[in-house]
Amino acid sequence: MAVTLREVAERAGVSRSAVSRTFTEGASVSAKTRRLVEQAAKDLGYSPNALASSLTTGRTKMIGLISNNFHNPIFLEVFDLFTRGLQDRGLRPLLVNLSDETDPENSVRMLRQYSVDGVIVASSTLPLSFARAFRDAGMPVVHSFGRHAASPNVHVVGIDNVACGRMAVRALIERGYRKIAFLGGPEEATSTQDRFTGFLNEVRKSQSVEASHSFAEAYSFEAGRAEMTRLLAEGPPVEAYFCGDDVLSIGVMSAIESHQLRVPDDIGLIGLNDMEIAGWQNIDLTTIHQPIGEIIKASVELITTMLDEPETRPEARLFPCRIVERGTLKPIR
Amino acid sequence: MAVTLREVAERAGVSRSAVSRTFTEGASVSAKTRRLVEQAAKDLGYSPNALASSLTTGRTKMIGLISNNFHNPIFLEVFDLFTRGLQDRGLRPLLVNLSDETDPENSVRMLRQYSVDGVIVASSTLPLSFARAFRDAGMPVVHSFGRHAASPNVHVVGIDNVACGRMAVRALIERGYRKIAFLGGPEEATSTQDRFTGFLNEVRKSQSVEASHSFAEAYSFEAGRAEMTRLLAEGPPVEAYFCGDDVLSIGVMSAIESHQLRVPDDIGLIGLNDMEIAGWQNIDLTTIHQPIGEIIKASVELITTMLDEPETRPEARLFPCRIVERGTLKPIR
DNA sequence: CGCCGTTTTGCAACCGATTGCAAATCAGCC
DNA sequence: GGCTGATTTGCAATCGGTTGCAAAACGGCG
Repeated sequence: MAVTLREVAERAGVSRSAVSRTFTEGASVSAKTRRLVEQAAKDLGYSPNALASSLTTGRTKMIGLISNNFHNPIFLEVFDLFTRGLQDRGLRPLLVNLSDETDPENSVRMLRQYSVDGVIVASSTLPLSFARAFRDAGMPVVHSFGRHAASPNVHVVGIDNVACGRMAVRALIERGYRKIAFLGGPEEATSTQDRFTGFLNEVRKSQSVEASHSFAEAYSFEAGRAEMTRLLAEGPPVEAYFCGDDVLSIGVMSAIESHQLRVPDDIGLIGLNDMEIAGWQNIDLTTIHQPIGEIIKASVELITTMLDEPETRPEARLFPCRIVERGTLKPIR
Repeated sequence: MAVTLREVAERAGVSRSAVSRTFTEGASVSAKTRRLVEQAAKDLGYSPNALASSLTTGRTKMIGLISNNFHNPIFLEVFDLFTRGLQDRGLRPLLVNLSDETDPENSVRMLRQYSVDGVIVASSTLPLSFARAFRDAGMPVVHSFGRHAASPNVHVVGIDNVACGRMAVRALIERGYRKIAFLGGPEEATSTQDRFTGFLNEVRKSQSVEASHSFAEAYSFEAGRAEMTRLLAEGPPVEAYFCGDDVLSIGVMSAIESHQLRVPDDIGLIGLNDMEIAGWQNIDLTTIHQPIGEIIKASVELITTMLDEPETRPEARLFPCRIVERGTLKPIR
């Protein structure tokens, strides 16, 4: 079915090496043979088999794109940007869905079998053991949306979740809220833990603030709604909630409204992510913007440099977040 | 870095063929050598290189997963289900983002280079020329969410959009609406065209109904909001709108609310897809449910059977849709 | 024209596997 | 133990490319 190197060589009347060389950057071919080969290749509709060449070159130009996050709408944008970013550099994403995988070894084996050149782990909820396992298997790894660490063992790109936690508290205080709460995502997610840490740090700085906290079971609408419903049943709500994520916030918002209370008049709400939906006029969620475009740009950049220099020492690139003022908090006094 | 067949063979004290055979289903190996090989493989942490073997077997077990739809939240679920479905059958999705690609030839070349075993085109807006180009290049193709045709030239899995158009009109009539409109997605999308066809068919059946139509520029919130804003500026709205898609509907809904009108009291709204967000209590969109789980299951099934019998004749599998009653239409009288 | 230094070329080995074929081994039976 | 037929094994070719190396061709110069 497919046209091979050999056929092109025969038609062009040159050796197979000559053909191979015309298709490899910077190889030594005369203008004449190049012309000959290109003509023959065009006639036959030839394009080199990337996998066959990977055998000798050791590069497949495939990158494992790994995630377990197929429910948060923001990840659609993440996949969009990643696939484009990789494609623009001639790389191909091999998508791996780790939603119900618990053993890193399985994934390692699979990625080995397909000899990907590198791995991007795009998740804030996947255990660190995955990224580490890939690195230990000798693959270049970038963990996007991962946890910041003083001396990370793989490249990490993301935001400073602790700083975000602090930022949220300051935003609430500035707007006059004094009884506030952290309503986080799953307690075992590092992003939740870090945001909570920042939240607590900042709360402790001011005596006048009264803080409480709880956790939803997932970063999802239903989990947010369920948790807020539970809180409302338990007793009177606080003045404002910092939610672990936008989609969680919207679930919380819906629980509040179902309870005949109003946002922001009765309860203030601030989310995190600034996903597209947060800006929809009928949602209009005040939130902390996470610069996913930059995060992904940096991730792709890091993975490509690692392809050339696999031994670069792991670094953490964190991008600043900012508050996006919308309609779920009262204005600054 | 990676362990190869040869090393395992040496350690086990057998030939390379023996090793290869222990890892291929149904090959002839004695229990003794199998034990030997398996032990050696385990010691060395060997797993066969899928790409190398693809050279001789002609199968990579990679499937091109192709889409240009990275903005509609429903596609996150689509990717989730596809990746799982493929993984469960030992296939690997190579994700291709065609968002700003217009020439099928580029994609064909790329998929050829990576010798994917088959291609799933997951899009309702991609021109038919893409699926056809892949087929002409000799790859098994399934077009999911594609257009129904009497004699399709590739497998098509999806819904009957014409029937959906009719269903929407009947739903509106049943609920007492008489002045209705179709507010479609991009006019060049086959899904839009078919839904509109169905809409018109059904409208023509009853004299008492007065219908109009217009098209948004994309299946997106902003496009829906913009189009509805334009309509409201132009003159009085009709009683109810059938929107081409849920996210479009939500944009429309927000425009209506921004105009101090209420849904469903002033204007009725019915969408299509039944994406998760449509069920959120603060959206609560009445819509036509598209069974994407079944569509994807059938798509994966079709592509796997095509791997064994590439010559099966193209068929169209269409799944029935149903109306999901929520809060944006008045109840049946 | 002959010499010398560069470029270009083809040969052949190799990347990591699979597989047809013939030789070797095994099991069963007399 | 020797014969026969069935299993198992290894050899070697192959899949579609790349690449080091030596030979061939080229270009410039005296």
